[in-house]
Amino acid sequence: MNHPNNLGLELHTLVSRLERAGDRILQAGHGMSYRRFMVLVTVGELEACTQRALADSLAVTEPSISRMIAALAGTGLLTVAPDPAGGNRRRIALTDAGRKLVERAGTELIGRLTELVESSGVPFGTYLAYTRRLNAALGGG
Amino acid sequence: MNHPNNLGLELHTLVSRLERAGDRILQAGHGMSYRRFMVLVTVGELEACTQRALADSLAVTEPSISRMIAALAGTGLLTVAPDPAGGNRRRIALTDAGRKLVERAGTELIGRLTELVESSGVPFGTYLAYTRRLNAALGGG
DNA sequence: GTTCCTAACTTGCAGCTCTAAGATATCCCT
DNA sequence: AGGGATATCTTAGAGCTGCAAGTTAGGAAC
Repeated sequence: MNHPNNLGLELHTLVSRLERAGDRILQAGHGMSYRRFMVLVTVGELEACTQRALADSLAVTEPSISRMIAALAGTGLLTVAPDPAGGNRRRIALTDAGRKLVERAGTELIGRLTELVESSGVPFGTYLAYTRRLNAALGGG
Repeated sequence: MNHPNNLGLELHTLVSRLERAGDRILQAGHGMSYRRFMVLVTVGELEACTQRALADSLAVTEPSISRMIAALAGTGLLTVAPDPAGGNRRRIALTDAGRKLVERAGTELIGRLTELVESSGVPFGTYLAYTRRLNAALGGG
């Protein structure tokens, strides 16, 4: 379970554990996968956005977002419409139900994670800042 | 691209970027995916192990390892044999070719990652230690 | 107004993951 | 021996991802 000096492996392991834990909470409480919920959260942060903007913000590809939006479109949590600004774009936005879900489940998830981190003795703010800086260094401004 | 307070999302983004970068390096240089290479690395760390031990060490499930081993079995990089200790087990070990690959590509990958981290101003040792501690807190001793 | 270009979106294919359920091999107990 | 219990490995089905290639809508150049 110990991977000497292998930060990449340590990080991957950590993230898959976090996502599995998040998945269990969301599936049990709201019948939704962690990844789909993250899409909702990001739509909420960006207010009204295109799929392209979503893909950039989540650091996934356009095809991936395209499929996620297709899967989420029928749930009543977000709306998809041609962008009034023109072009071959969809305008994605949360419905009221979506906003409520994001707020409720989002604060719960973040709360639990923050708690876990603090209880492990790792300073949350520092770790978050480091992670952000690494992300930026990897081309993700 | 900024997810306020959402450490989970930042971490996922960071990891997927790291793995995509690693994938490109390994695909170009050795025709191998990042995930498969991580299996090889872990087999190397564990010396001679069962699939179960591999799954634990990589924090993935048995079926996942089962398929990876099946895919890697024909490459000549590792050997699969019934465990002499008995039981329904396979004994997995690196071949000489596998050991060489792990050593060459492994040091290259770790070197590049370390460089990237240091150049971003994040202290490698501290970040690795924090990540390990979080991993342990999530049940992964 | 036709042609080309660009940006966003979609489809096809393959890799890796999970959960759930089935198969296999050994040990223990009677 | 014969009959569980237990641990490991495998198979089946579905979700998310990426890359490559195809489609669609608008703008620019001539």
